[in-house]
Amino acid sequence: MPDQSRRNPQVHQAVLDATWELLVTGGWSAVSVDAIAAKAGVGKRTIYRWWPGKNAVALEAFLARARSTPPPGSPASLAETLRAHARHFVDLYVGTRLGALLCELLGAAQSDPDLAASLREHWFLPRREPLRALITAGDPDLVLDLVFAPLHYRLLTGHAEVDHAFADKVVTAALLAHPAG
Amino acid sequence: MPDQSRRNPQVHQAVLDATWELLVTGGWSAVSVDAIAAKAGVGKRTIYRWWPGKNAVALEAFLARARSTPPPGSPASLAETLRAHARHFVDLYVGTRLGALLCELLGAAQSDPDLAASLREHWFLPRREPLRALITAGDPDLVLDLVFAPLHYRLLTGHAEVDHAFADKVVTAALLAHPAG
Amino acid sequence: MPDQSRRNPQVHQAVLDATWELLVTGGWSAVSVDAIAAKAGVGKRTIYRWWPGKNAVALEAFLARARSTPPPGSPASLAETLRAHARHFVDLYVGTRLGALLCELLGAAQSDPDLAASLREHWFLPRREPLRALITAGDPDLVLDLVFAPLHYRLLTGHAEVDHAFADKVVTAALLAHPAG
Amino acid sequence: MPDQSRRNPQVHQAVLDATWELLVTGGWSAVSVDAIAAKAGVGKRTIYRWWPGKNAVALEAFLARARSTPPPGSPASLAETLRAHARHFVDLYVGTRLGALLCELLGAAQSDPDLAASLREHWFLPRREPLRALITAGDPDLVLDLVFAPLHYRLLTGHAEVDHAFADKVVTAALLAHPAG
DNA sequence: CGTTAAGCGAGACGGTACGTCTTGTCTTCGT
DNA sequence: ACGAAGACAAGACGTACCGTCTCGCTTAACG
Repeated sequence: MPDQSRRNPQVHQAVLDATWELLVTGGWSAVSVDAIAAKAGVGKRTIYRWWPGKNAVALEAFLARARSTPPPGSPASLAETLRAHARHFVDLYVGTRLGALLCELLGAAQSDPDLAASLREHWFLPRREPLRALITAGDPDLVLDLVFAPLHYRLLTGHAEVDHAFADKVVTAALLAHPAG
Repeated sequence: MPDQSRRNPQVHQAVLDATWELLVTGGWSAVSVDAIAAKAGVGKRTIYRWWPGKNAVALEAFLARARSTPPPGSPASLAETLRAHARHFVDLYVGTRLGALLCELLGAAQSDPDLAASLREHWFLPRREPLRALITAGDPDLVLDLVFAPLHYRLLTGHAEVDHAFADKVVTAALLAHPAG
Repeated sequence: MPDQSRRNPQVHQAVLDATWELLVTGGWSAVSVDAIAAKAGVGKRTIYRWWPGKNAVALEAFLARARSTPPPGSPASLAETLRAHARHFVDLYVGTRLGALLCELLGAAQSDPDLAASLREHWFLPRREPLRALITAGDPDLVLDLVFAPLHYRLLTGHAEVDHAFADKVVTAALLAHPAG
Repeated sequence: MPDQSRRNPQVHQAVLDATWELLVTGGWSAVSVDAIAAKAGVGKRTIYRWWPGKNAVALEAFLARARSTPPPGSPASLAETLRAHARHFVDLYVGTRLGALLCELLGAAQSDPDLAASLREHWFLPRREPLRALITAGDPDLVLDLVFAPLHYRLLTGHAEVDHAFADKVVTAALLAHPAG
């Protein structure tokens, strides 16, 4: 494993930018290690030195964009907080490149256990944990899944609309399953 | 577009069987049009004549297995029916080849709109519609998603257990969102 | 082998015409059994019933055109006759579809012994024999090759012009090798 | 167009060797880019990077063998030199793999203008030019064709023997067309 | 201050899969 | 029974991408 301290940050960023650019321009199918290297003006070797493959690069490009917009905290009440998060999810991921990329990553993760683990560790868990801490009664994981599963499910399958109204409904329903709700 | 009536049913079946065999043996990554053709003793041209690509073949192989085991109808009560379907989902798809394949297909569908549409049309909708008809009050789609989204979500992300207990919990929670529940 | 008497002459002709048409339109590379069958409105099976393959069809199409223009006999003198034949060769085969086809057939014959034999039997020998009979002294085959080999050679390799002047020169040179010349 | 200096000479040689091996073992019909790549332990892409197709590879394999045996120079007299070259041609190409390959290449060149040009440039012309320079009177091209056309013609059509006696005869005849002969 | 080890751009390489093409056989119909 | 239509097995074609590798060049750390 190479020495992190000698890493060229410009190269790092150029790779992520090129990946994002390719995603925006041509979708997931336009993303290949060759294409990223060419667009970033970088040797393929350099990419494979720092990432295991294009899935990992794409995940990092996704996280960089997703992380830059943290959900607005609202400690007032659990209901308010969940509703804010659910609506925020809708705004960020429905009908956007970011949402499509999330779906693609989740799709790619089905045949790439490392990507699946990274996705859980760096995306799902960090978003669940703060909310989980707010749910003191009942089954926190159940409540969170009742909120976020329907949003992701519709995003992935496209079988129905995902909008603020739907977000509100799933939050309401989830809270019914919460003893304190 | 070739004439369906001239299709050789043995070839049709051999392709689906070979695809399934490859899936069981080596997982999704072992499935390629070349491999299917070789294992089925079939020309690649024949596969491309009847299917647009390997995704479509795999979908049909999946549907053939999934269709052969219809969920047990239980018209007694909505709660009973939903619980039966949810538990049936767990039995069939959690920790099984069929479940892994469903995830792979959903994953592949993220970059293959045709596959996505076929999946909706031939798998999701046929399973939703009968249940939807039973839900006469409130928002049927919401209730169904509250049941099935968490099951699929956990299957896809693997962030938590999916078992009968969880199935029961999501059914119970979903019914709370149902006026008649 | 099927019964020749039951053969449909219209089909026979349609195949030859379609082959020639393809040759004229798109060159040798446009000729395939599928294309011939489609253009002739004929089943592939029918073609394979009466010919061993596309080379044989093309040979017959070639012979039909080549045969329809027999060289003008000139029994006056050997020199006159050879010159007439050589010039006739130039007129018919240099820079024409017929000449290109002859080259293609000779080319294909290098990997198709049956075609090579047919070409010898139905094209080369019938053209040599009448002339051979006129050469009563010396080595008739040598004289004929001294005339026709340079013409074919230049046609095949394209390394120099083939015109009436060249035809005359090779005839003159060949006759020097003829005792009676 | 790739950088010649970065070419791996071992790969270059392995491809030519594999091609020759296939030719010797199974004839021209056994030569395919797939087969060459497999036998040489080389990716197909590598072959297509350096050659336009299998014809070009086969030509180079042919030239490598043909070049390794230059005709013996004999500056004594034109007659001696031509006779030596003609007999040399017979020895090398009549009844040998090399001769069969030359015929195949000439055949393939009929539908491949690039191959035809390469064949002229790298094989026919280099063999003609030195001899051409020796023929100071008359029409050098005519004399050369009177010698080499009959040899090639019989090799291609197989309608008669090609041996030393025939080689001597065509040389004798050709020199009769030479003013200084 | 020079050496040396690494990062890096570039891209050749072996390999796998893709989707298309052609060949020659076989099957299904219609007539 | 012949013929049209075309499905079929086989396999070659030329391309794309993957992940490894080998070149030189630059650049940072260390002697």
